Amino acid sequence: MIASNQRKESVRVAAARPTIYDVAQRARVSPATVSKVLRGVTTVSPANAERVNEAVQELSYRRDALAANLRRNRRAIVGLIVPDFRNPFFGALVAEIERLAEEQGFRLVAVSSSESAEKEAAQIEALLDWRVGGLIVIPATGQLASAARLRQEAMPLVILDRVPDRIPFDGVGVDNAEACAAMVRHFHDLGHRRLLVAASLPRLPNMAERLRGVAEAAEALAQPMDIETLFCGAGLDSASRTMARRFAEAPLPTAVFTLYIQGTLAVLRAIGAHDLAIPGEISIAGFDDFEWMQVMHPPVATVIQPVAKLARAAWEQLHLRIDHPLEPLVRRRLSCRVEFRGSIAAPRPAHR
Amino acid sequence: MIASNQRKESVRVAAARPTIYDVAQRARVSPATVSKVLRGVTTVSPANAERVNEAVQELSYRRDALAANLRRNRRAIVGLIVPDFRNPFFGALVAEIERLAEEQGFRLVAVSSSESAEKEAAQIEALLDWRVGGLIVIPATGQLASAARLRQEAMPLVILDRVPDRIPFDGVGVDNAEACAAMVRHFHDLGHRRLLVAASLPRLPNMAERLRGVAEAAEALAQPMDIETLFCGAGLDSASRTMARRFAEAPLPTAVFTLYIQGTLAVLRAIGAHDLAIPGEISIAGFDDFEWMQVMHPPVATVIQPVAKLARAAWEQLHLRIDHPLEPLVRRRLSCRVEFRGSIAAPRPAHR
DNA sequence: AATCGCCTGTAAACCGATTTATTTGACTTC
DNA sequence: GAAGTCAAATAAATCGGTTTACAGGCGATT
Repeated sequence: MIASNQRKESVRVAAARPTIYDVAQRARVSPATVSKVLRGVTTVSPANAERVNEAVQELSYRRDALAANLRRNRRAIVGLIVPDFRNPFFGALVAEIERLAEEQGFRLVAVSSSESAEKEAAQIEALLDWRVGGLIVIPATGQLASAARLRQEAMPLVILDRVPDRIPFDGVGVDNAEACAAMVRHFHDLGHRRLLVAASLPRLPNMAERLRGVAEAAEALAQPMDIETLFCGAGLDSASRTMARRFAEAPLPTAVFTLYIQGTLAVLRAIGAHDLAIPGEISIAGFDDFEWMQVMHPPVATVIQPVAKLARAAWEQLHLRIDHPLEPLVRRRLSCRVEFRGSIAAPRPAHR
Repeated sequence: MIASNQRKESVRVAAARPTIYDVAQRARVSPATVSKVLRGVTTVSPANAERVNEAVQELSYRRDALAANLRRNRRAIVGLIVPDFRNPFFGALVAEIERLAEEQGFRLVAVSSSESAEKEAAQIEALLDWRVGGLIVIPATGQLASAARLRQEAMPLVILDRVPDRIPFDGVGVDNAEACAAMVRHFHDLGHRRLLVAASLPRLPNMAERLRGVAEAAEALAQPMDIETLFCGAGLDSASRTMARRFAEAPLPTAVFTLYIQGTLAVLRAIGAHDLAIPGEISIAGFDDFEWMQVMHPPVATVIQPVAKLARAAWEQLHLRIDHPLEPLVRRRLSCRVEFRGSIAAPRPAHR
């Protein structure tokens, strides 16, 4: 009946998984018909479809997800490259995108670049080897070194969070400039005139945007404000060192706005070391909302990125791009919520 | 020359990736020889190996990782199931295991169970569909519902972190009881006589062990100690509610030992709400080391799990199990470092 | 009744590698 | 010089599905 590819039942061990050939045999149809039923192709008689479904049940057959995609040159896998799994902001993105991808029958393979461009390139190569159907990348640097390679492979790709200005891929991020501007205006309106802004690295697009937002807001303020920008590096160690050095000098700012999590941790450490009162002697605000910020005493004001919406926007854009490779590029910017908490207050008159 | 499986060059588009057939043709050898060279099999003449490597270079050929594993029924993929990507403790485990697996030529597919046994079972089924070569699971509950299914598939599996007592799989975790006992003794020796211990759910094996460590230490103390155990649930919301309820009642403990991160956050929130001084009015200690704990003022004492060592132990055990399915089961317990920080002090005399 | 088109169903090719079984050829040995 | 040995090379089968191309059956149209 079934000539080629036929299994020799004699050598099958009990534990081996059934294949479509087993299902076909049991349902007394051809493997091609089984395949059709499994893929939901309608050109199958109801009677046959029924028998196939029964056989699937009885054998508790499950399709080999990889073999099923072998013949097309793109698999139902999407890759996600994050800079660091230990950052809960990225963790939340991973969790959310995984959920969404799964709903559409895609498997998410999340890998990390460890904030290194070389590792990122290697991960991209590895994912290309797995013939992923698409990629979501939070670039380690502003430039995405493998851009040319990815275009050559015509790989559907969405850049998330750190979206460079000119790059021929879809991008999803937040309105960094707007959020930071709002925070600066708030400091100004409370009477702060000396603000320290801590960024990680100027080459990260989102950092650049946040700094731009700070600068633009500063120019439009009613009263002039002295804004000092400090680049503290990506890691907590370097951020702590840089911040400690700054806090050893006078004059101290009346407020600090840290544009990334390690900066926020570093400034808290420095403030602790100098035994300054928050917000009495110094006000602080951070970026991204972590649970511990709300249990601090006082709670730390921050810019809250809409994580779930970011994840959804990135996934939907990728899904669209996979189905329609030739549509024009899309840039999406979601807006943040700026939450003013107890860590911000008017500066003491003495400090004015 | 090559009869079956031969590509028709005419229909090849430029962007398509080269296959071993392309490499074979260019190197003027058979695809089987190319395969041998790629896998490092030595029964190839140096001259041929050289030509194959050249051809690989010239075509910039990369092997299809999935197709390469198609013929064996286990792929060079290992799955990792974590309860929650947003917890940096799990995030660090993911990052570390990914790195180790990659070194050995395995791809890690990390997925989350969202702390739900049903989701966990579904994820396990999905990973089985991908014919993963092995699994590392941090179970959502104490029981690992799919245990029978996994044994039936003879799936190499290592249980990590939350290791049940009797389960027929390898297990890697920390010495929870010992670490907790040390912390309890420390509280005792400082003079604390009323300790609140906050756990998430009694059914989690690691929680049970931690509680057992607390109880055993308590019995062996020189002076009797009043130990109150509070189950606060897994999420931050439920933990906060339960903790707030407890703090509304007298008498308050002189010290709190929280056995999981959400508990620590919850107790910090409750202490903030009641405006208690740490460690003046109440001492606290937590479990797991997060960066923010050290920048708190005072820094939060905690039990530090050796994350990197845990990851390495789990990976090495899995790798071993993949190669030797029949070796006897292994249980590994790594010891924690108990770090006494500024959040612990002797209780005020009035509270004694 | 013959022709046409449509709908089902299936054999066989295919995806890109690995693996088995066989062939080839160089080199010994008698 | 024939037979035997061994290593290297390769044709073909294989993994588990999808897809193509075609065959057969049926009803509608002429």
